[in-house]
Amino acid sequence: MEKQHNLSKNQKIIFDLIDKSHEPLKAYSILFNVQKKGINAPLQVYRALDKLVEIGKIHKIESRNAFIACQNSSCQISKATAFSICESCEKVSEINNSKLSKYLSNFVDETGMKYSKYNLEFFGLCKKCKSK
Amino acid sequence: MEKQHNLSKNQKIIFDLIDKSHEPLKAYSILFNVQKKGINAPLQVYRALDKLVEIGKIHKIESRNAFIACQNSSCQISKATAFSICESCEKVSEINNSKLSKYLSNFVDETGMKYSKYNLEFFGLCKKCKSK
DNA sequence: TAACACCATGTAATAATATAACATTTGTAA
DNA sequence: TTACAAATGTTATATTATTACATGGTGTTA
Ligand SMILES: [Zn+2]
Ligand SMILES: [Zn+2]
Ligand SMILES: [Zn+2]
Ligand SMILES: [Zn+2]
Repeated sequence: MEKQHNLSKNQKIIFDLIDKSHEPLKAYSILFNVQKKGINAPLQVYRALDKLVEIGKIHKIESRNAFIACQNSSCQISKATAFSICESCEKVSEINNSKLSKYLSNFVDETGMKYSKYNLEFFGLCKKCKSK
Repeated sequence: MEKQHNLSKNQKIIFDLIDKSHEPLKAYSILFNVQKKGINAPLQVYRALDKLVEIGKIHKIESRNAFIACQNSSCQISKATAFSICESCEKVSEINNSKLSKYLSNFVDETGMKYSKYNLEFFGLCKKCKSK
């Protein structure tokens, strides 16, 4: 069973914004959007983002410096993330594929190192963009 | 056969620095280190980095905003990169595992999207750090 | 040669992303 | 209620990256 995290005021404001968005949001775009709600400083945004990432409610798309809500309701895989990124329209989706996550979670490299976490970003053209 | 790229002056200076380094280098640390060689501005560094990434001589470690030289001499996999990152000492190694790269290069997601590129970053503790 | 394309360089300014430091407040549990 | 952890508020600053514009080489070709 997933641990309940009661979000604080700022965390909730920022999570709701990201969750409603259909695209990854950048920190300063979030800041701009929540200023009407009394969040005025970058640090307030980054602190909430850090916490939300930590508890797996959102993920950071590293190659884009942007954040999206986790698409896996149970969020068991917050330390094992995979994304599909369209290089044309910049659409990003979280990949939820159990074979892939098992394969990567069990991966052991040549040195015998076993990993506790991974992040995978795939790039290509989405259906829409490919058919153009 | 791999395409030959004759590096320009700035590209060579910056590649040599990264190649000699035993850890990923950040852009402004590179800048600091090459000022004695007449490279004075961030843009000169970023332009060289962009080109070196493009031709596969170096890779960007996205989660660290840092750059390392490609460890695969032939560099056929510059669009299919995987790294091992120690969260304690920050040691980074490029993973060269043909099974892994085949598995990921052939991965097709639920929507039928086929990818042309990926970047995978594994996190954990390296041998040294684990035995501490 | 001259015109052109192409790539690289040089320089200044600025944009975008992220953190440090410090004071205060709030939630929660002993 | 006391004590502690977590969250907030605020200012300033550090770090990472790009825009804009001018200049300089090198090879191609008209
Ligand atoms: Zn997720
Ligand atoms: Zn697309
Ligand atoms: Zn490589
Ligand atoms: Zn280590």
